[in-house]
Amino acid sequence: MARRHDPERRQRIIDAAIRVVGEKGLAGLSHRSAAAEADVPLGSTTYHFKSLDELMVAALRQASEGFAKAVAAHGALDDPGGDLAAGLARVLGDWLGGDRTGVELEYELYLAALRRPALRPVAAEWADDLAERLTRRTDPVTARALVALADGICLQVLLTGVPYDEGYAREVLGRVIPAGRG
Amino acid sequence: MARRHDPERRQRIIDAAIRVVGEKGLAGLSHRSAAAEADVPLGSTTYHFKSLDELMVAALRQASEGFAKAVAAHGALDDPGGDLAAGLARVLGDWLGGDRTGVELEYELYLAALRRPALRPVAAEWADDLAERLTRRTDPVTARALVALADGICLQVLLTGVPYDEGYAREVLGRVIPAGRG
DNA sequence: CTTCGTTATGTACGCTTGTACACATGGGAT
DNA sequence: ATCCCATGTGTACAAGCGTACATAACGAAG
Repeated sequence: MARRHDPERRQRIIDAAIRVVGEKGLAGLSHRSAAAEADVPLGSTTYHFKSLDELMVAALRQASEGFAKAVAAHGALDDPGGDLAAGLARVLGDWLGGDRTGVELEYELYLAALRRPALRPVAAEWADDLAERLTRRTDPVTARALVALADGICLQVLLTGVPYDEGYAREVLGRVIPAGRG
Repeated sequence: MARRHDPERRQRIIDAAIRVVGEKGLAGLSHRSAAAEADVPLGSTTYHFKSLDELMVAALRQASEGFAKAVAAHGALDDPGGDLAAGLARVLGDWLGGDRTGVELEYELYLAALRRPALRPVAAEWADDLAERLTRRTDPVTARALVALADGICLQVLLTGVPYDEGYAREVLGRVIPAGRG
């Protein structure tokens, strides 16, 4: 069952696809562009991913896991005694403050689920993961609202170009959390 | 300066473009598809809109104005004595409860601004219009937060397929509004 | 009536795309 | 050693794309 020639071929194609989306946008992703970026022949991408949707699902899943790991590694949400709103605002700040192409990439894949049902379960997973993580610190309804508000804040920053304001985020996120539950 | 033959040609192309996006998604919009839908020759769309971005801007602006008018006509946000959170939750419910393709269309155009700078001012206008309308009933910070949260809630509904819960929306929207300001 | 510029139209070019398919290759099973 | 099949490769095709451009129609201005 061992792979013959290039055991990491599939993974390299996914990595290349993510780079392509980051550089040229989702519209720039094709079997050919991914193949070129991964330095493999066209037939290789069509063999491993029969449709573009398949490739997008793999890319979104990987990006999603990357974000989840980043959140987990951050630790700002783990301190049971800390300010939950402040922690979440900090996480968003670090995420939005870093390399913007990464954020755009992940949001673009995330939002692509609007029109591509195949991506929807992965997008839902992403939101659920964050909500579940927040549920350790507050109730499920509040957790879901925090995810929604965080999504909306990120969207405003990305769509309007207004710089991220961590103080504002902390303030309004805090309002969503019932007294004594954050 | 009067138009010669078909004075509403340009407008018909915009309407057709909106229908195309509604049916086939933004990726399905092209000079040709819009021309076919509007029943005009290809050259006509390229004449009135030199680039696809121009056509998208016109379509997004029109969709945005349509939404703004719907909100204005709804009236649930106008009653100075009413519950602001409940009114906003009701508006979202009516919007999401109606023809889903219209909602998807407007969100798709809205989110396309993520990668198309040309659309960004229009997207920002849209959000600002709603925020301004809310500012008549509360302070600007709260208004912006309400828009963000509403965006996030709509996103969750559209991306995960979870049905819209007006009671939940009203509850969490209410939390964002400081006591005595809604 | 003639002239002129805007509007409208049809066609053609070069490019990219998804897809299909025939062929090579090489390791694991027999 | 031989066969088999998952894996890898190259090429070709039809369709759709943006764009350019030559030409036609037509109202207004002179």
